Amino acid sequence: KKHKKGKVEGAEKVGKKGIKKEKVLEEEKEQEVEKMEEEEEREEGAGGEMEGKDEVGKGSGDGKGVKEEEKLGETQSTGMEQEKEEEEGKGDGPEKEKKKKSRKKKLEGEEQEKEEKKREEEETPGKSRKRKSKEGGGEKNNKKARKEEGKEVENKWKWWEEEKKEDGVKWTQLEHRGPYFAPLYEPLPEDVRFYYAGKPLKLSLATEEIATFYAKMLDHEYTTKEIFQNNFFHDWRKEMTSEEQEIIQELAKCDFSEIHKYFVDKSEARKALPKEEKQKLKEEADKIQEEYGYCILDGHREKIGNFKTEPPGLFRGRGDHPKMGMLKKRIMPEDVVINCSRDSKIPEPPEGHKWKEVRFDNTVTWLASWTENIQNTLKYIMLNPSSKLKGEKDWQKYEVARRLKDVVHEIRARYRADWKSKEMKNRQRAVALYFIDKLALRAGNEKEEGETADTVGCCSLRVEHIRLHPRLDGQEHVVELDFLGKDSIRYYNKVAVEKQVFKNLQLFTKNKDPSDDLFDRLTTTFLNKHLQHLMDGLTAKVFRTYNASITLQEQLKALTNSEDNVAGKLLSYNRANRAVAVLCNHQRSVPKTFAKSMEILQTKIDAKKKQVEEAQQELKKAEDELEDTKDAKAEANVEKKKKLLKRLEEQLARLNVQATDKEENKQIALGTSKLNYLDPRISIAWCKKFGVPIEKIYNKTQREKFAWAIAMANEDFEF
DNA sequence: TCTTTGGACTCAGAAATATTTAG
DNA sequence: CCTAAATATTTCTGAGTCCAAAG
Repeated sequence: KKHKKGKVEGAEKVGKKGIKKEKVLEEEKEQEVEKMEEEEEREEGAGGEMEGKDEVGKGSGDGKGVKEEEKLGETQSTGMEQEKEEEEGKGDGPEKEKKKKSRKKKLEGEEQEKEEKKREEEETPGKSRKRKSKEGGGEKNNKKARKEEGKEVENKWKWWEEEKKEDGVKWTQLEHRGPYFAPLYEPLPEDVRFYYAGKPLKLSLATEEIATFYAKMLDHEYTTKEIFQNNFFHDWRKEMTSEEQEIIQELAKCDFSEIHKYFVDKSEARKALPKEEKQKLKEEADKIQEEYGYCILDGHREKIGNFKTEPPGLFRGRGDHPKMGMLKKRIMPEDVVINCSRDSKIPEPPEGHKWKEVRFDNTVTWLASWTENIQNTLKYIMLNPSSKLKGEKDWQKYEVARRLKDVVHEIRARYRADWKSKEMKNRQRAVALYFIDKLALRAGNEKEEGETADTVGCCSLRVEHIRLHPRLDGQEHVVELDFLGKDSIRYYNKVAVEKQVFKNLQLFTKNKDPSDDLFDRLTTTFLNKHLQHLMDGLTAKVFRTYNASITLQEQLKALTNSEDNVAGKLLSYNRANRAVAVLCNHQRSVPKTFAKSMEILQTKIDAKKKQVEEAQQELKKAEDELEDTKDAKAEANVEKKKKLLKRLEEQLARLNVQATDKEENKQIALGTSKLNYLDPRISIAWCKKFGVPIEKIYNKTQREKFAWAIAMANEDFEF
């Protein structure tokens, strides 16, 4: 079923003949390899090779990969140990003192945040303050809330200061309430009707529910797609009564518009609800969150990431997904496996129901799981990123990436050498690894054909995804890559590669169809096995983490100007972040209101410019007057005007920065790299070094996720 | 022994919702 | 000061990676 590599696929399709054919091909290839080698030797003799001079990254001008030369002197200890060393390196005394110190730091941090807020209030007089007073009696509540928040911070579990558990065991105590189930279907009011072939038709409850799923999506592009419509209609009909099946034969004759309107109106009504009603709704939600949103893990209360089961609906695949529109069934307690500790209070299934299973597996981190009916895969309820279990793993991930830093040069030398390997397999591996390293491509596992959208990563690239240009725009050996990656996001890049890589690619594409695998002898398993052998814990994805983080560090170093004000520094940070997002190809659709809001911003800038000019003139006038009169009043006036001018100029500068940032950010999503690829300690060290409050970089949620890093990184941290 | 399948976890952008800012 | 629009944050769940057990 899987999209097999060329060899196997051939065998499957044409049987023995195919295998024979393959073998011939293989021999041919081997011969070619040898031929190429001869050529290469000749060229090398002529001194035409670029050996050694072309470090990865240089050619592309993306500035990564080259700079962190020869850090081999650093300790080779394991990550965690290294961390400890760093902590101790700060000159902290015994354990207790260390703890005290970090708590103190926390407090300082909070104060800083308050300061921050104050400053902001001053900058924009009366705005945020007003909001607060508007809440009237809320003032007290507000204070209380803040106090509580502070207390919570105090109580936060500093798991990074504790000993690590033995390998494989994830917890000793786990207690929770089980998932919160999606609300049951509420039938439509009598006056909201479905029409078939122009006539109203009363649907059975189950049929009606599924109809609402489609109706709700009516103004979404999905419902215009044929696959979506077909899948939906097929699944819908399966759930109909036989009478309904008899009548409802064509989707085109179905009229969901009244149902659609009902839901649109409903959501608008909800939006227009009076304040108190909204407040009540929110309180109810908070209560559920409070009850189901947390668990106890090893004596600590930890937030759960997704404590609700996914409601039924229509499957929304990304890109050209063959299963889009299929019915996603309602999850019942009978589908759910509960995982908790033996001695804990085992969660109660909803009235009249039973769990599928209750197990006590402390080698996994999930609290509950069920099998989803579209792809027949497991879904889990797991902890929030702020939890120990996630945080520790995250930390570990960055430590692995840091270890790669120590050996990456050897690895690069190795794969460069392998570009000339006699074995086709190894050659392909070496070229693929080069792409993974230089372009930060994903590994590219094989996928089941017809089960998912047709997307690829490095190892699954096909011949049709690359074009080879011996010369292009004044550059030699240019590879043009164009393919759909994860989430069907297009990757498009023209990149100059080394001659040897280019020649190999020519070899790999020779005598192949466009739809054949570029790396037909390569699988991610084979690649990762090799990587594991080069460094403990090394896999393809580590390169993405490593290159992302090292790029951030280098870009920050290159772009930050300590003379800049905070806004200017933040622009630099965003640019560094952006460089990483570009490298990782993290994209977003251009916001709908982008052009408009850009225009508005420009108008504002123009207006501000005018104000600045006026202020300049007024200042001059005031100075002239002072010249004449030389009295104290005139002098005060000059001072006043000076101040005004300065303020306006600052405001203008800020607007300009904002505009630049916005334009550059148009199509780029910064969030993913920030949350998943950039070692937070780099950012925190940068903040400390340049006096930028951490809150400017990380919002509350992000600070919770990276609490470990905030606690342990000082300004000297080096990735 | 090798491949396939199942399982568990990270990472991904869109959509929903909350908050802030502008008019 | 109020409302609406813009922006920031949070939620949601699909889509990958990688490992190990099963076949």
